[in-house]
Amino acid sequence: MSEKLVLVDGNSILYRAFFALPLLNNEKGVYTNAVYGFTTMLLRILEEEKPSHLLVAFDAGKTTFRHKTYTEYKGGRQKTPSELSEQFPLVKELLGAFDISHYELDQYEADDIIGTMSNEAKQDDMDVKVISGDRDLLQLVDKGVNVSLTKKGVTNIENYTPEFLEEKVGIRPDQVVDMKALMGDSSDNIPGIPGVGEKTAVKLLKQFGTLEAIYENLDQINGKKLKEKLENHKDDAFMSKELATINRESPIKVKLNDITYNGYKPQRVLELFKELGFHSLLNRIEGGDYETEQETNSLEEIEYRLIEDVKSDLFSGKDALFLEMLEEHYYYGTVLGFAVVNHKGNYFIPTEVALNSEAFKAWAEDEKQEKFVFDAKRVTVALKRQEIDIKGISFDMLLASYIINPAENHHDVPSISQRMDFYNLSYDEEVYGKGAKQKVPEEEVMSEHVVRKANAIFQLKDSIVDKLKENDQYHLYTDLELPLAAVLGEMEYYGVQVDTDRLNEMGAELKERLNTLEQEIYELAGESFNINSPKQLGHILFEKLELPVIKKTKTGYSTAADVLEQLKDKHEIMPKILLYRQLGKLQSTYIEGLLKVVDEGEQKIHTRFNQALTQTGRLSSTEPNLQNIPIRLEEGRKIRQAFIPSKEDWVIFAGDYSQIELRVLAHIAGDEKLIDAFQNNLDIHTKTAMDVFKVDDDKVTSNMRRQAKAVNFGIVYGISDYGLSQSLGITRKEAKAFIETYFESFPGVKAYMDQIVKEAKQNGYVTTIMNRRRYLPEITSRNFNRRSFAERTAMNTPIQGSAADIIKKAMIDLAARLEEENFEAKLLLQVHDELILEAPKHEIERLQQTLLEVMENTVQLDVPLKVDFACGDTWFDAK
DNA sequence: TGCCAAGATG
DNA sequence: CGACGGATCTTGGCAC
Repeated sequence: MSEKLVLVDGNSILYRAFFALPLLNNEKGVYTNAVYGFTTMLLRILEEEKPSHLLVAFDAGKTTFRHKTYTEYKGGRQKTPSELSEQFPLVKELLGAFDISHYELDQYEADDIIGTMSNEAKQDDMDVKVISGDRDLLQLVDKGVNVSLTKKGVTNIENYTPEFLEEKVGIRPDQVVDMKALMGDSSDNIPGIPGVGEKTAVKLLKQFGTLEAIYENLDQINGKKLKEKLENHKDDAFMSKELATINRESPIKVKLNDITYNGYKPQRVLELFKELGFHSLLNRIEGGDYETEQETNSLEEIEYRLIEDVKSDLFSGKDALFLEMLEEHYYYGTVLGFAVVNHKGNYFIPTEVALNSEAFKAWAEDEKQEKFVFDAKRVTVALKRQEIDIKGISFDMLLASYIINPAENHHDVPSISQRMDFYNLSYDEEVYGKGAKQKVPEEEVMSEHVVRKANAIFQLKDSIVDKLKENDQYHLYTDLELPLAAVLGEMEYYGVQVDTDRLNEMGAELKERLNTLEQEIYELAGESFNINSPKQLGHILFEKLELPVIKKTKTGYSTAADVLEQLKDKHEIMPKILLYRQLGKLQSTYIEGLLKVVDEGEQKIHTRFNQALTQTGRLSSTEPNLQNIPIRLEEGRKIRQAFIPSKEDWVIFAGDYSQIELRVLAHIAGDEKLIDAFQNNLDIHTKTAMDVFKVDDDKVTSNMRRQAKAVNFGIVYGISDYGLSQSLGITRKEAKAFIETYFESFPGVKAYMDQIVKEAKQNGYVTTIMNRRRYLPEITSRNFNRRSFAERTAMNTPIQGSAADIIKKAMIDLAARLEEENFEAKLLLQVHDELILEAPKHEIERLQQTLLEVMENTVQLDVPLKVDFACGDTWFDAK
């Protein structure tokens, strides 16, 4: 069996990983993104290469023998960021756990160690593979020596053999150093010949072979300038060559025998992974699953009583309650049981016991008895289904966790607990399995797990509340999100009536039109194919019909609507495809999709609002998403005809905030012109156009208004100049100029944008008017993309988030008013800036008044809030 | 099962 | 120098 040596350029891979991955940190706040990237790369090598010998080489210290040649070597390089340098010890720890050797040598770089080892191995006829992100290493490529360079990220690599190098770059491995001598390398501060880039270098080397040969034949060079430059920088070129050449005879002390690789002990690796928080990598380690089960069994014991008959003295007035249900959809799911934990003890109450108990119901409905739960809305809706109207929920671990940091991806009891340094429980996945394998284990295992979750809530409640208070977010939590959960729960439980006949009717009509279109498209294409497959469609359009390729995706031709739109006049088939797409979307997502989730009995849809997901504080809606029902195109808008009142002589009611985000912007930026515009109730897009184009209002063309609208849209949604250029079909430069003119016109907005970015850099987060927070660790990133994104987020989140705060408060206020004033009207949906209700006709006038009053006055800003209102027989008609 | 491209909304 | 694409949800296709 042939032996294989893998040599890893440790520094290079770590740098790559650090800049490729977002700044992750584990629960102790230690940055781990580079180590994480390094680990995924390492696992991949072990799996794919199965090396018999393995060494990771690192650079040593600041100076190398190259500095004697050139003191400026690697000069001007930015200092390694501390977020990265603190990860080096972790990597060495990681290598220790994997039993992998690493090596560094004073005065030498990782390259030299790798070059030397690779030479030795070559003499022993071993296969060698070098892993790095540094193109210099390509000089080592040879028969039996492959060099893999990271392309994008860390695990995406490109493998160079001598043939591939020739094909890709056009040079032999031994010419790599000559090339660098000519081109130089700004990152290593190697001068090279100014003005010579890759193309010229390759051309020269193809012609002459080596740097030396080039200088021997200078007279043959065509191009006076080039020749001059070569002559003037001869010394630089030769010095550069020397610097770029890897030393293949470094005085290293390791021998091949020292770096044989015999695998690792899973136990050690698993332990370290857990410590680092690499949970997603656990299952890639042999025995990873087994180990996690082990952990389940090794939890500290917990005692609890199985309740067979609920007595009211079980409760204490301050009880943690956990309702267990595996299904995501709590409106339809099965309740597996309840756990109650209080200062008296821990209890598990089986579903039937609880639901058949008067004492349980009485306790649940008693507002004075405080309950600490996880996901108040889930509990509320699931119990409503059982005719229990739970009251007195004073703590919701889910909402609290979301408020503390919406960026956390895992807001479940075990994850939250872990972040609070509380470990005495397992993950749901460990107890129930996941995916198709998910199942309910034996009763005792399940009940103990549920008790542990209630216990975690009970134990952690106080410190979580402290944390909220510390961040001045207790009001947001207790006066906004918690009461909102009850309002949303009521809305979800109540549901929206759907006219399924209407949907079926539309579906039948669509089906026919789609069939006809399909046939026509096949006819024009000359063959039948799957129009829904971008791959097949791309083949037909761009290969068979030879239409011009406008945009590509990673996997092939782009067939997105904006691309097809540009080809509309190029071929008869295009309008048909566009229409097919449009109607197909309506059919699959809105007709079929909605019909699938209509409750058979009552013909209602019960969407679920996710209250703890978005980074800005907005809600989202699932199964189905009722926040993206079509409206822009007439054809799609008709879907709304299927949303109807649930009772006769009732109507659908809609109230929407007009320009709430821009009003919020005017308020928080304190921009006088913007405030003035809203106080005078001007058309804001026209007003923007007037200011940006410097014309009177009667001179604003519809095109100017359209462009101004796009700029306003951009401000609200935080898009970049690139984004604006895309939406307006102009160049990035023009878009940038646009934005600048906008800022000149609204200096208050400009000042706010500058100030909020500064604030974000200082604090590490931004806040909304109700003190919702969003952390922006990447605001100090050295990566342009990351930093820019964070900056736009800093500007945008207070705007969008404050608007979200406002409508949430309006919902709570409105629900209270409806109840106090004995309205029959019911809230149905929230779509970011509008509220949808249903109401009996006789309430219309009174409701209109109340709705406007509540929505417009729920907060007082420096500009008025304006609400538009409409009602009709269906959602479609409420326009 | 999981990812991608596409398209719907504010 | 230029880099750079708002969020969330659902669908169908397709590779694994």
